[in-house]
Amino acid sequence: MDVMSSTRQRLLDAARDEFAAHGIAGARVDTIAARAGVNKERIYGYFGSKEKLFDAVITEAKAEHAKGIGLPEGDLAEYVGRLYDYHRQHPLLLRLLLWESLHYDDRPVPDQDRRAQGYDEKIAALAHALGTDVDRETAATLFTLLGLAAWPHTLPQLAGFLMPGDTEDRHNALRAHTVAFARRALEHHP
Amino acid sequence: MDVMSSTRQRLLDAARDEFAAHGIAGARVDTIAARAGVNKERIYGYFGSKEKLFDAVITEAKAEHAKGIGLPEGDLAEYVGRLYDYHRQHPLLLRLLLWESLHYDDRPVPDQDRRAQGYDEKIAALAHALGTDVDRETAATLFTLLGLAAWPHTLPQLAGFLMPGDTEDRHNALRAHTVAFARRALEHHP
DNA sequence: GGTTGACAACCAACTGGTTGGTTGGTCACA
DNA sequence: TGTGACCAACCAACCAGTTGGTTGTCAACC
Repeated sequence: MDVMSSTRQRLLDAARDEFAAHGIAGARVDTIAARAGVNKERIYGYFGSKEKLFDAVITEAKAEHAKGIGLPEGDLAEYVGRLYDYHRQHPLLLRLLLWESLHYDDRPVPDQDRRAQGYDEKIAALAHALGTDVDRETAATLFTLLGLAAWPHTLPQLAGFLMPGDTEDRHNALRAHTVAFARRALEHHP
Repeated sequence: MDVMSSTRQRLLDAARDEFAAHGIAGARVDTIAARAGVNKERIYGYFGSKEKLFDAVITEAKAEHAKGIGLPEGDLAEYVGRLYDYHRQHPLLLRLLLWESLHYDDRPVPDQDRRAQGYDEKIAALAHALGTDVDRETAATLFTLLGLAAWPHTLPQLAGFLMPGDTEDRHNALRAHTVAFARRALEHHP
């Protein structure tokens, strides 16, 4: 338990766990308040609604994510490996993104502009590393690399089913396979 | 509206839409019954519970999916393209899989054995097309190819954000990019 | 220094609409 | 007459959000 953190931050922490576990519809505001050790009314005082609390959680998680992994530069295949490791060590972020994606479907997510910031920089760095222009093709490449790294954590049951056995072994194998796959595609980039 | 279909089947159809749209926790059994045009009690008579109805929906959707797209043979990059098109034309399946994956987290999904059937065949076909053995590496390759095709439909908002503009154009570009990416990785397979 | 008032953080208790699931019975048909 | 499909009405638990009030803090004022 956090010895000294603000009520607001404890709500955010508790909400992250609850939303990552059960999604927007499945999360219970009473549970969040109880786990934060504060009264439920504080959620509405600080955030306004369950859904706005979710948005605040996502925004925070994405900011941490952007800080946690750097830009795509140098060995791009290893960048994919770093992304893979990040998702392995911080599984909540991807779960939050998936809940959000399913929830908003093809409607734009709130806060889109503010969450944009990091990506221009990433596309530019990737274009530099590839020796290409900053164009749609490079954006598509970035998107695909993000997907390669995230996919094994997106449908882990399917992975566990196609590659039975110990979870740790499977992850090691999948990481190596994913990095090698990305390397082959990137090395022969036109 | 289906002019002649059994009550059970109409419940399954209505449930597929509802679950794909809102997930297990977000779906409403009253809505499902109303859209099927039957009494809610029928859900419990036929399926037993909301969650068992969800399982029935998923099982049916996966069976259709397996039938709808063939085996990975011939041009494997085009197999990825076919998968991409399938997800574009039948977006409900992937949404159902994602809801299920998030719901069961790392617990095994029910019915695992019965849903297994198709995959052995797919791995064997892929091994044959690649000229490799039926081993974990081939399973990992299949898993990655499935992911490449599914990823743009998994986080469509991120795609729309990285590649702004018309949805149709973006899909055409992403499909071509994904197929080309897969081709480069597969052509230089060790 | 002590009193007062304003304000923000917080909480226990409440509310009323919603929800998954059940019950008792009608109807058609064998 | 018995049986299975079906339904209207019901129910108790649940849930997001609200309300009225308590407490602690801090500054203004005498």
